[in-house]
Amino acid sequence: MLTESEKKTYMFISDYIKQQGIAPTLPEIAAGIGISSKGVIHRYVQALAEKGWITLIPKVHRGIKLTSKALSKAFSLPLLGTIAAGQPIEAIQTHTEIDLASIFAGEGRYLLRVRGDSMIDEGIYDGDMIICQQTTQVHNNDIVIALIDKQEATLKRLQRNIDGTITLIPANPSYSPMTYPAHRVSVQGIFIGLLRVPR
Amino acid sequence: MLTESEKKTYMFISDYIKQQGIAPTLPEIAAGIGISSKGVIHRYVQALAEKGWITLIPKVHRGIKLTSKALSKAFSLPLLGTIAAGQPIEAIQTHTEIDLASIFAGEGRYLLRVRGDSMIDEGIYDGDMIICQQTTQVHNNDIVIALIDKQEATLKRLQRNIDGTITLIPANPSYSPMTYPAHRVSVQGIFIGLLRVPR
DNA sequence: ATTGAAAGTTCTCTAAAGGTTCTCTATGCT
DNA sequence: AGCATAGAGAACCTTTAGAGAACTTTCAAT
Repeated sequence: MLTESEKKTYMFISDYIKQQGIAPTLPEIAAGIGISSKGVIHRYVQALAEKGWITLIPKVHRGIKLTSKALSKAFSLPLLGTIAAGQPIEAIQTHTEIDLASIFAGEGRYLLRVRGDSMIDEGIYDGDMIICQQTTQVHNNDIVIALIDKQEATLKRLQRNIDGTITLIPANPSYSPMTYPAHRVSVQGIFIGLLRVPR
Repeated sequence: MLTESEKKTYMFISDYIKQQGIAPTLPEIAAGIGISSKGVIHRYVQALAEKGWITLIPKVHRGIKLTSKALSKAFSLPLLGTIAAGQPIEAIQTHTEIDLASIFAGEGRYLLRVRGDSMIDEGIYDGDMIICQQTTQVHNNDIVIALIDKQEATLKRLQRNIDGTITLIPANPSYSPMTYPAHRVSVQGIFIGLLRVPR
């Protein structure tokens, strides 16, 4: 756990290295975060090293290296790279964190478990959970949770037609698109993402 | 059980951490729940720690951490029901909370972006992110991230054969299973789940 | 190879802010 | 009355933040 100043110090060092390709000196860090004493910076840098965020090469000017540990928010996971069959894992050059809070947190987010296979061509399988956002603002071609006649709920791609009707399009050739007058269809939410955790 | 004020305190702390990624100070909590005395907050925070909702690092500023039990409460989404994507059926009202922390949190969890379509019959599509667990303990028939000859990484279902060899089975009829001697295959991690967030 | 400016290291000091420990008061409940 | 819950606030200790002096070391220009 970093203090406010330690975090500022770390972020400055990290940015500096990213831009310049070389670590900053203590006075540079000091100037960068608005401090006049390099002694103070030395203390912060030592603390960062002790906490494992950077490694120091003692006595060497600009002897700061970043460790793999990245600044992560409370709920995030590292995206380490891309895997493609038959190729080495292609490490992502800039270490990326996926902020899970931005995907899952928020008013009106909820999950639904999917039954059936009508969206199978979108890769939405029986048993999957879909992340939904409660909203009335729907764009054409969004995947929506639609309530038909305030009775039947269904997951389909929504298409507004010129004549005011709405067509719900499944992603499975075995099923046919269905067209309804707008007043019979009410959108409960839109599809944000998919979460599948087998077992 | 928590008293009214303890509950308010806890909820403020939990929200604060979720948003800021760092714990609040006692005066901040006090202001947040409309109290002027930090001494009072200290009492509540101690109580929460004793009851196991948070852990405290003594004397450290902002030294409050949510316990894993609390974390899973804070980081969960309601599973509102089941939506049938085939024949339109009504959405169910079984109210369950899905604990996202148990899916995503933990040592050695990371994400990989998938390229290619070799697992398409498992519903793992190009561009999806897979949640992985770094481990060496692999069960037969797990989906694994395997490294072949310490070079090629690939996502396949793993099958141990009686003769000691290992077969990696794709989920796409266009690709064939491949059998290797065990020493050529090293497992980098196992497939925990799938996360897809379009756009 | 020398050398001096810049960088790193080690201190001591100060102040502000956060955490800790009290005591005191009030209110509602049994 | 006795107890649990709530709150105010004073007093005190510790951490965090910062300044800056004094010293040693590195490194690059001469």
